[in-house]
Parts: sequence; structure tokens; C-alpha cells
Amino acid sequence: MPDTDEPAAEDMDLGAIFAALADRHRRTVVLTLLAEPDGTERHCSSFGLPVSKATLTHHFRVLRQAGLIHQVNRGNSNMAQLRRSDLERHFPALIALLRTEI
Amino acid sequence: MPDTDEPAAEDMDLGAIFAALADRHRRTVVLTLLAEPDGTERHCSSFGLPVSKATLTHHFRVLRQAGLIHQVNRGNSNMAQLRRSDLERHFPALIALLRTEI
DNA sequence: CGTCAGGTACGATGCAAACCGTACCTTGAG
DNA sequence: CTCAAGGTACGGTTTGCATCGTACCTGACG
Repeated sequence: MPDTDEPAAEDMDLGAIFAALADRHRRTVVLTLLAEPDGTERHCSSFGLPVSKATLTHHFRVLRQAGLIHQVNRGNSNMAQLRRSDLERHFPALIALLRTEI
Repeated sequence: MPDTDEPAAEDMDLGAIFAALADRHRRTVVLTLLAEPDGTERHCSSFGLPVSKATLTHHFRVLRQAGLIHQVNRGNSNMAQLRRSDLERHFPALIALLRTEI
């Protein structure tokens, strides 16, 4: 993988964001992170998605490339973090919209 | 087609909405309607989408089934209307989010 | 050091979506 | 009535996505 394939905040594309959030599993990830305090890091395999490891990697890559999450490599595990401040700055209504599904 | 396949306002699904808006052509339709006054009806073929008639029908069906637009059969033409009040009631942040792309 | 767990890369598969041409229906206009 | 224009339905193709198994890499831990 390229060292980082997360887009800069100003390069985020609404099309990619909609496509990422159209999938139920990926929406679950974002909603789960949204329900926790800002800055929370979560283990990628802690979301309980009923898919294989390979598919997990795929879903997190889509979320990352859409700019929704940030991934931190902590030794041997991979923590996911919502890019909350970037999202609030560029798409202030997105978080409010997602909250309507909780 | 069933007489109406538009979901009731309370049956709208955020997943379907995201999926519908992930497509650039469908987003163009919604953004165009959004730029006009509430209640504006627009001819389905007036959006300048570079696709065939058959594909046009497909895209408008997706928008309709997601609950984003309402279609009125006027004689032998077919007018599209944004379901603005339903959207504002159930997903108040959606319209604000879409406006960030204009 | 050996081993196991967490991740990624790669290749394959199955399904859904976008797209088109064609045929057909309806209706407003002439 | 006739006909062209707007739409839909249907069948087909192609592309993309979700999914998986497998192989491999890398740290943590005994």
C-alpha cells in the first residue's frame, strides 16, 4: 500500500464519500466511531463485521480513500480513527446526516 | 411500472439515498433541482445527461425509489420534482450537505 | 528463536449496476 | 387519423464491487 492514500481534506470528493457510505458495513464502522468520543482509536477487527480478513482490509481502504477515516499503524495492529475535524470543516452537514441513522 | 414505487417519507433508507447519490449523473439531477425554487418541475430529458433514453429511465427510477424525487406523468411527458419537504423533515442535513458541492 | 495473530497483496468468482439497442405503448400535434 | 416524440420494458454486454481463499509479511509473546 502507498504510505498514505488518504486524500487531503480539500480533495475529498462527495461522490467517493457517498459511495463509501452506501455500504452497510462501512456505514456501521463510521457510525460506531461517531458514537464514541472524538479521537477514539479502534481496532479494525473490533467492529464485528461478518466478513473475512481480506474483505475487512478492502472496506477500510475504501473508507480511508474517501477520507472518512485515518488509519494508524501501531506495531502489528491497525487502528481506525474518524477524521472528525476534517469532516466537520469541509462537510459540516455530513455528521449530522449520519446521526439520523442512529 | 407500479403506479408508484416512491417510498413513504418514513420508509426512506439512508443506504439507498447514499447509493443513489453516489452516481454523478443522479447527483447532477438532484443538484439542478436544488438550485431551482421549491416545487419546480423539470422535464426528465432537460438535464442534459449524456446517456440514452433507456439509461435515463433507469437513473430516474433509482432516484424515485430512493425517495429523492417525485415523478408526475403529464400527458406523455414525465416531470421530475425534488421531494424537498419530505427530505427536510426526515434528513434535514442532506440538503445542506448536497449544497456543499455547488 | 518459533509461533501465532493481525494485516496486506493477489487472483478468482459471483452478482449488481450502468449502459445500450430495439420494440412497444401512449399522447399531443398536425 | 397519422405520426413523431417521450417513456418504459426487455434482453444483452461490460464493468465494477463485495467477497473469499491463499500466500506472505511483520510484530508480540512465550
